[in-house]
Amino acid sequence: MKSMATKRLTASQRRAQLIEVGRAVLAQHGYEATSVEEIARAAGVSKPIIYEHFGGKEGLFAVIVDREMDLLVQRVAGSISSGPPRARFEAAVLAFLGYVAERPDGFAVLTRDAPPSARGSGMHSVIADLAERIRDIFEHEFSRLGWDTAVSPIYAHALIGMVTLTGQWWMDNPELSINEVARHLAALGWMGLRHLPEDPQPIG
Amino acid sequence: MKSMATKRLTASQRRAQLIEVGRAVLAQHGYEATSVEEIARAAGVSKPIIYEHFGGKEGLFAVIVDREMDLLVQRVAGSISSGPPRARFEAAVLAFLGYVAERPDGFAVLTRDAPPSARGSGMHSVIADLAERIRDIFEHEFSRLGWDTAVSPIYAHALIGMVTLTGQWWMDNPELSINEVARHLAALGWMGLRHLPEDPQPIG
DNA sequence: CTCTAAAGTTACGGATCCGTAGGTTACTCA
DNA sequence: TGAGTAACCTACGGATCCGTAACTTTAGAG
Repeated sequence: MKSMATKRLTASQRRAQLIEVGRAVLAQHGYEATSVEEIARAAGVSKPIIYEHFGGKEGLFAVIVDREMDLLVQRVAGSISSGPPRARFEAAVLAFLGYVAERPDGFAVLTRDAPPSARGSGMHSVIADLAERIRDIFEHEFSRLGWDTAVSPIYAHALIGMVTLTGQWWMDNPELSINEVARHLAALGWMGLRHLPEDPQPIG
Repeated sequence: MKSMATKRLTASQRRAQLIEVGRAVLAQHGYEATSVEEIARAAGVSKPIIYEHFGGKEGLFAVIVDREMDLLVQRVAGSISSGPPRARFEAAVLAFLGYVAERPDGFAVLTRDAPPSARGSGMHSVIADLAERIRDIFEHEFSRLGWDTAVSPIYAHALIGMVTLTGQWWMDNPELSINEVARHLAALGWMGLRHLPEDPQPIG
């Protein structure tokens, strides 16, 4: 497994390969527990190459996270853009889970811990991004209904957490199809929202 | 802030203090990014003391995680134990968020990454534990209704993810009271479950 | 006051890791 | 074929961290 005499690659080819390999390694061990040399070894290359292309560990990580964030956000944003409300909702859930299914390593990287410096990186930023979009939708809808808009972030985060954790679970238990899981999640979320009382009663 | 000539403590007192201090430090920096010396310094003590009491970094971490897991599980399990279904559901949500509010450091430690060795530690294990209990409830209920029980883990994880991520968000945005957040989450989850169709339709 | 056991400290070995300096190999084009 | 450039490697400095060995200080019992 020592990487048998790999051919010499173009700068951009090597760069692309390092992103692929880096994503896989980082998905498995996380940022802190992954050494630059480990990624280099997995790519059949020596350490300084990574410094040449990305400036260091954080640089490579940043590029990987950025690409995955874009993929996920684009996907969800695209699917949520048109149609009647319920269809948009269901499409968004399916888009999110589709990303999880097709890019498990990317999802794992986004989910795991980010480097200490970049507190804005990693999943936190994706969540913040998605949460903001979804909160906007809720705010609009809530104000249309004359409800309190201060609680809209609750629902935004609740729905994202729902899909995210179920996605993580599905990665370890992929017995059911993504479509089926999405149907159930969409039904749960949609019905919950649809029958929401204007002002939930205190517990007692 | 160099720890002014702290008095000498009893073994058990020191042990208890190290657990407290360790939890705070680990909550802030995470397992990998925290050094034993950092915890020792924060406790006004030298490094070998930690090795004497816990055998090392993993030992201390294990004790902290174990205690927090117990606290959270006990709390949720206790609140879910009796009453009519909806009250049990709401009580469980409130119990979870109550833990988050009262033990933010503990929640942060459970949420963050675990040491590479102990894959069964950290939040994963808490989630697995809670998910199993909740899945059992759903399985029972679904089979009573004659529904497919294979999908019950979806709902278990969806609800846990909902509460967990909203809890994380609330820690950074505690403008609303825990009770209010719990009311909304409980309403969303309950209404979603209550009006769930037997077999969610395909998206289209 | 003294003696002892518990509590705590300094100092270090061994390992790992990041990042870089400086040299080497292999393509390419004239 | 030969030179120049782009790709790549070996080797190392500096820093950090884990865990331990050997030593020192404090508190309390007799």
